[in-house]
Amino acid sequence: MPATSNRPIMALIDLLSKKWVLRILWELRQSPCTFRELQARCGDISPTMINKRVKELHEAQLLDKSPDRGYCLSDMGDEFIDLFTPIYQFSERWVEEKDNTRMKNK
Amino acid sequence: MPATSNRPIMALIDLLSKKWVLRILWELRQSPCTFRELQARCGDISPTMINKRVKELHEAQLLDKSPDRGYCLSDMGDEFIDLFTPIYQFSERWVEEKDNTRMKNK
DNA sequence: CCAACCGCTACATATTGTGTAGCAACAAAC
DNA sequence: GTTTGTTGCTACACAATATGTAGCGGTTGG
Repeated sequence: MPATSNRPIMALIDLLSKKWVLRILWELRQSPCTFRELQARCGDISPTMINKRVKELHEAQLLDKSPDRGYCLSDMGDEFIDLFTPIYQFSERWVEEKDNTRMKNK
Repeated sequence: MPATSNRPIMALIDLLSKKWVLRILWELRQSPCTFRELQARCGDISPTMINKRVKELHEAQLLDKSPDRGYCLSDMGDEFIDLFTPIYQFSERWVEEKDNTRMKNK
C-alpha cells in the first residue's frame, strides 16, 4: 500500500471522482430542494443515482436531509463548495483559452 | 436543454468527474514523469486508462507531453491544481470531523 | 374519492473501467 | 551486434458502474 492511499486528499478525490457527486454539491450550493427537484437540477438523472449519491454524501457529512427544507448542504458541504468559487472563475478563463487555441489551429 | 449545460463550470465538472482525472492532475502537481511512472503514482492503474485520460487532459489543455521531461501539467494545469491547496487543507479537517462524529455515534 | 405530488426501489440495458498480455522502438551492456 | 531492459502504448475479454423506465406506497389538497 503506497503512502498516498490513506491520505485525506485521496479519500476526497475518490469521492469527487464519482459521477454526479460534484454536480449535486454544486446544484445545492444556493438553495435546498426536494428529491425530485434535485433530480431535475442535475438534468433529470435517474432516481437510482440521485439516491445512491445522496446516501454517500450524507455519510460523508457533506449533505443533510432536513424534514422541512428537504435536501441541503451540511456546514461542511457549504464550506467545501465555497472553495469552488475560484474554480468557477478558472473554468471561464479555461474554456475561453481552449476555444482560442482551437481557432489558431484551424 | 437547461441553461446550465453549456456553462464552463459544467464542462469542468464533467471532466473532473471522470475517474482518475483528478488523481492524475494531483500526481503531476510537483514533478513531471514518464508514462509508466505516472501509472505507478496512480497505484498501478491500467495503461489503457492512463492513456485515455492523458489524451483527454491534453485536449483540455491541462497536460502536456514534453519530449525531454515526459508528462507534465500545462500552465493552465498548474494554475488549476494550485486552486486545490485550500481543498487539500479542507480534506484534513474533513476526515477528522467525520471520524469524530463516527465515534460519538457509537 | 381522485389527482398530483412526494421519496424511493427494481430491474434490464448500456456505458465505463479493469487486468493481462504483449508489441515495436530505443538505450546501454556485453 | 545481439541480448537485456527500459520506454509508450494497444488489444481484448471481463467486471463494475451508470442509465432509463416503470411503478410502488405515502401525503396533501380539491
